[in-house]
Amino acid sequence: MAESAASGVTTGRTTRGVATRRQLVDAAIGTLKDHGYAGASARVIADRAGVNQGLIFYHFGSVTGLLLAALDQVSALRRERYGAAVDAAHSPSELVEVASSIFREDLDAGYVAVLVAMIAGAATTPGLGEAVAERITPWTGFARDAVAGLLADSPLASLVPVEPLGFAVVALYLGMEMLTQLDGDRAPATDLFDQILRFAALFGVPGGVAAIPPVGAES
Amino acid sequence: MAESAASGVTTGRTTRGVATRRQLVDAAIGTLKDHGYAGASARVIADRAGVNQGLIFYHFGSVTGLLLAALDQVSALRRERYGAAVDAAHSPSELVEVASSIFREDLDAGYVAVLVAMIAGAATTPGLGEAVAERITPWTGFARDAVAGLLADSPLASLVPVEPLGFAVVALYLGMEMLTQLDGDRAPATDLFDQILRFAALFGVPGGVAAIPPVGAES
DNA sequence: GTCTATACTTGGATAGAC
DNA sequence: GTCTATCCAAGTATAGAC
Repeated sequence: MAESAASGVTTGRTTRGVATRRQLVDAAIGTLKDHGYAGASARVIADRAGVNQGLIFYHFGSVTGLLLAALDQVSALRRERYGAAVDAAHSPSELVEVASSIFREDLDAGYVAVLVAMIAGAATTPGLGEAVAERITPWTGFARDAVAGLLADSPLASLVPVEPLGFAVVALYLGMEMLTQLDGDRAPATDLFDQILRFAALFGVPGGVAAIPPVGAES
Repeated sequence: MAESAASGVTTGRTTRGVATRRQLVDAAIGTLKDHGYAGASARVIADRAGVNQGLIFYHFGSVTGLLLAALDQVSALRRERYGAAVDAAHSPSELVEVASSIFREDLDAGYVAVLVAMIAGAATTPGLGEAVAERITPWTGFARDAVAGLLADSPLASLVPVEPLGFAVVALYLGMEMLTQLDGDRAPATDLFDQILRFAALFGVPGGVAAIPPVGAES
């Protein structure tokens, strides 16, 4: 064994390498957020992480490899947050309110900016499109399921296919992020959420969605 | 006077320079479409145009200057097309059908891809955000007016503010373009348009929007 | 396994030729 | 006014040190 087996969680890798990888992933997220795909070069990211730029190629094979790792990190973080938030919402109105506050969070932290930058980068870098598409499919599925839960207690449920709605929700969310980031003005997005909230209130039934037993409930 | 005053439309500029500028703008549009913002370098564009890359800086000051000229060109082309199409649509259903076929056109020609690429590039290049934002404002206004025309004969007109809807339409359109371009699969977008079409049919009144006199009509 | 110094390529911009 | 040859900065990637 080598001398640095102190931390048992490093699975054959040294603690120092783990720290470096984490620093690089965090710096990549920050760089994608602040400077977009075209601004996310090995040198800029490594400077931000405070490490030698060659380490990107050692640890991730290429800049693209690191950027995909950053995207994975963001996806995991947000998946957890969105899932908990949707579970906590018990009516269409609450769901929209939760979506609105999460949208603000995403803007502040730049999470969706990372996704948008990677989609844009897919046009430039061969092979990146497929990799990013794989990572987006879960999101359209998530949105579809959230919409399905919303419609479950409505007569619309049997009339409206939810698959296109999941696609629409993700597309709208991405588009709003792009337009908002462009000039930094959140008012249009905020106003739109307000209107959607008014619309969602029409769906409100006493007790809300929570009153409806979920499909396959066990109690 | 110089010797090359043959063509009167060149306003002090030589016909050769005009041709070069046109070639560069066309090549910039094609490059943005095929390779995105990060792939739109002076050399790549100039090669595509078949001219020396230094000419970009002479004629447009910088790569960014050329890309903005390309965006202006695309905006002008599409403005004409969209305007004519919306004028020709006489019912909500027709409007959605027209939007659907225009969306396909945009995908084929890469017009919206240019816009998406420039918005993405705004995150990278200082000052570009404002310039692109200026060029997008007309589109949200256009979408807002189209939606207003759609609602003009409906009781919803006084209930739903159209400003957020214009924003939503543009955001949704951009998001759909991004997602569709990512994996080249048009089915989700097509399905969504089909659903919107079904929804729009609910708005249909005999005679359609065309039967309603526009605000401030003179006849 | 981890990291640094170095090699080589591509990109933006301009001085000066025509 | 138009264009080309050239300069230097920034980019990716790797050979070899530790």
